[in-house]
Amino acid sequence: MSRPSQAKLTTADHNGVSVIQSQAHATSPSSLPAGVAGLQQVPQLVPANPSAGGGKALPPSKMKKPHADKDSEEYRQRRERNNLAVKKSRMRSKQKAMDTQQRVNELKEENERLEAKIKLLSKELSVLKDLFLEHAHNLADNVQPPTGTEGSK
Amino acid sequence: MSRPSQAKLTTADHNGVSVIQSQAHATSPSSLPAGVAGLQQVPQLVPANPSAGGGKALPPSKMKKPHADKDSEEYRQRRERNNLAVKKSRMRSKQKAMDTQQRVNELKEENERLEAKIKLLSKELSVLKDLFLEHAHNLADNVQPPTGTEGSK
DNA sequence: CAGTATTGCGCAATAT
DNA sequence: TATATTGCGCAATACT
Repeated sequence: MSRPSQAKLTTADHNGVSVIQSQAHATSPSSLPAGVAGLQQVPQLVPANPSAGGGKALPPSKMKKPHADKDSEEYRQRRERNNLAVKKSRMRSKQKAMDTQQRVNELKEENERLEAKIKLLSKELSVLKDLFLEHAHNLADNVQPPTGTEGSK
Repeated sequence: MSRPSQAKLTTADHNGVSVIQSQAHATSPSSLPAGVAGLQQVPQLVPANPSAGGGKALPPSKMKKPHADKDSEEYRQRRERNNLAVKKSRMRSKQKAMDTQQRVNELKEENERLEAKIKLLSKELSVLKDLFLEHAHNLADNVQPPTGTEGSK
């Protein structure tokens, strides 16, 4: 008794089938492939939060304009638009995520490239420095170069 | 037939919802802003894809076992669990996205660091090479040093 | 067959 | 007012 009984709706006409995976419509304006099984979520009442407020008791008058006339054509239209917007937004979100991931990969590669370069440069530098030191020694050590390339070290 | 306007379902008794799913609180659902409105989506018919098996035509008999007894306690329980799983999954997803983004930032920094280092090393190398060349020139220019002891080589 | 994880989807509140 | 985002629940399905 606590749980709202449900409408059974005999869904006899399912037509069948269809597509199961509806994705990639992207640009289809209005018109969901009727196939996808008419998923429909219905009730959703707004919470109306009665008590509270400064104590304003609002009688059942139609003061507000909670556009929620389930049956309204207007409503249905807004819903549809929002649904499209939602899809779009989510698609973007996912795309962005993928792009970011890709960026990570690219940056990683770039990094490796740079590290390799650093390694190379370091090596070159090292060699050059050694050569330089050797020369310096030669110059300082011997004003008279002996017979070898080696001084006395 | 443009749209599945068949969604008539007479939203017959929407009952007042009131407590809405009370038992729901499993782990920590309390974060819902009290006002968030008890959202409830209901109907959702299953597409039921008859064709199957070896092409058997199954009459509308109750052969299936689509565990979907809205009123069932079992059902409610499964739903609740799935909802938790969904939340968890989505949380992870978001976290992952953020981590990836962060990684991009870190890699970018690292990149700059490496590039700077490369620049530095290049500079050093350049200087050293110049010095080297200078020396080479000196040596080449005066093949005859002061004492001229340099004979051959 | 059962349980969790993912994913697409629609609703509604809210942000822009 | 319209679109964009976001949290949420449902159900189908992938995965264990």
